[in-house]
Amino acid sequence: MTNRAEREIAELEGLFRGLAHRVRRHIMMVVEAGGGRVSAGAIADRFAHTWPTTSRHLKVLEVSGLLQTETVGRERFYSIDKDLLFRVGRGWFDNFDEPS
Amino acid sequence: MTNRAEREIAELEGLFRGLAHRVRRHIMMVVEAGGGRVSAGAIADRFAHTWPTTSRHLKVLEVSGLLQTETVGRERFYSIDKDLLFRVGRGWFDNFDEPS
DNA sequence: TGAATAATTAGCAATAATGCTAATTATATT
DNA sequence: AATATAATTAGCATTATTGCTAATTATTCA
Repeated sequence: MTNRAEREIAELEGLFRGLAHRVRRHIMMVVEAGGGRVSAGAIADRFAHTWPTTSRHLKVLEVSGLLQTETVGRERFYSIDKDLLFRVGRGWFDNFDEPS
Repeated sequence: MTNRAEREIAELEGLFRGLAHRVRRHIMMVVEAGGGRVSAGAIADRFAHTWPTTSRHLKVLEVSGLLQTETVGRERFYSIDKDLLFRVGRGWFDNFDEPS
């Protein structure tokens, strides 16, 4: 198998794992609604979970590639990798014929 | 919350749970490639897993709504619910702004 | 420097998911 | 009726995921 195909499979794997959990889908939307770049604390504030729990969900999304991070001082900002989201995530559905 | 919103959340939940596993995404593509209507046995043949394992994955996809079933004699045919797949699955990505 | 703030990491218990073998159900064939 | 075929269900062990509290790291502020 080509490296390219392997990478695509790994991307798919991470992406769908990331989106598999309700809270993580919600996090994605919180980041989107927050202007595309939101700190960990601002995200954690939106959830009833403890901060460490949200932090781990953020880590899953980061490892999956869906979120990118930038550290500024003691804050960490998360933003969405739109290329991955659309190309790999939404793109997966192109494997299926859409009835007209 | 409206019934409609609740149903949509439940649909999303099932759909992303269904697609979360590599084997189940593969099953979806086997059904698509098989002309849209494939028997449990023909699906199970494509996997190294035992038949009961594939059978359970099929059940998850059926419960999620992604696959519909029709029993004919002692065979069970699975087909894709394209409306759910595209409207709910691909449609979820519409929550995000796509950079141009 | 010392205290406060932002966030992650470590470690644990509870739950969910996966895959197997054995048993079962239901239908078809001889 | 007896056997074969198609498929699911039951039950179990293993692994993965989730959420918590406590501890830790790193940075800023007084």
